[in-house]
Amino acid sequence: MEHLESEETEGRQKLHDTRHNFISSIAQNMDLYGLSETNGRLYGTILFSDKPMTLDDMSQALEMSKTSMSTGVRSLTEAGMLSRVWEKGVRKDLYQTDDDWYKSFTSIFVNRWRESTDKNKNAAVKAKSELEFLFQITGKGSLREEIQKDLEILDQAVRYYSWLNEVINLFENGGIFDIIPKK
Amino acid sequence: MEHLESEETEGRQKLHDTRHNFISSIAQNMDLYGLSETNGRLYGTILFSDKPMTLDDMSQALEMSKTSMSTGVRSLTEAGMLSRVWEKGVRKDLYQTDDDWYKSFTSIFVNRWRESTDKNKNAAVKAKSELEFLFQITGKGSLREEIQKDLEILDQAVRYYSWLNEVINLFENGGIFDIIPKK
DNA sequence: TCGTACGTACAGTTTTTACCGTACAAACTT
DNA sequence: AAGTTTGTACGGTAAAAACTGTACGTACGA
Repeated sequence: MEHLESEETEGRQKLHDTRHNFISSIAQNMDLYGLSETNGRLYGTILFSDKPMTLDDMSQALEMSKTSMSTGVRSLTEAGMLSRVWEKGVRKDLYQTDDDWYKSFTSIFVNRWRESTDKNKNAAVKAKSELEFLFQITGKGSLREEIQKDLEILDQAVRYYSWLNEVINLFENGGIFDIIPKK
Repeated sequence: MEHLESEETEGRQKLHDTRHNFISSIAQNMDLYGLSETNGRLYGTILFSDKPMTLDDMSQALEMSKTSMSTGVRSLTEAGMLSRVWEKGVRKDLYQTDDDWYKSFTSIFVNRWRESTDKNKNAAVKAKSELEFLFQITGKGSLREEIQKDLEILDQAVRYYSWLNEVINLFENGGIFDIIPKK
């Protein structure tokens, strides 16, 4: 019996270690999604939790302050990686991960890229129109040529961002799954 | 004549400002590609330069130390955003941007995502095999159930990363352009 | 071969970010 | 309504990153 118990705790330790290693891996690569490694570890911890977690649970699990958990949870929630869940009789806020990775990771990807692409495209369009005006009122000369050259670059930029925008749409509306089906 | 000269410098100033604004925009969003804002500004500056730039040129343009330019240029070069170019009679190293944005940005995207996806997938596969072994030698009980549950999560992870891997391939081999043509 | 110019390694400094503890506001319990 | 409990804003601190100047190795030109 004694022996079995030790096997049990040993196995539990192994399970914990394995989890920990995997969580470390995804946490280290979470910067691709705009999340810090710590928040990645937080996400991983909640992902493997068998039940929704409170801030105190997280604080204990990661041995970090509750304040940090609070801000981390906010980031993850805003990114759409986490959602708050209700349980009657429980006063504390409970959080859990969405178990559809396609949805979670696609949405965070789309949000980030959409925002930056829009900004850049707008900046390019604005710059272009400014230079087009400047081009009009500039007499022949080296300046005029420089403007011309900048306009070509900006034109390319706008086209690139338009393309990128469509790529993002493909992910947002799920069209990507027609091309590369979920596994 | 005096008047025309002032118009010329005024126009040049306007051109400079417009450039600067656009460069700021793309620099601020360069973190999506794993580059710092400063390096983004560096990229933008070289992009709009009419000729290849030396480290001293960059240092002067950004009012930053040559050392920083050196490290920045290295990052950008490694990322495939910049290439060194030769010019006879010029001792200094010359750098210029590749003018194909599709190529530049796709390659940097692919490299980053490929690396992290591989790592995560390997970590998931490793964890899975460890837990499968653990599952074998574990008698019925709560631990066994937990392992089971983790295995399901890992299974989903592996499938997700496989899918993501194919998505990355789509960008790497240019298949994406069949679906969403360049503009 | 010597001298000069270029790029970068390295160490020190500044700036930014991450994290924590305290304190307080909101919400729940009794 | 008073007393708890919970989450977060805020200010301070520790850790990390960005940036700089110096100093040195390397390569080119005389």
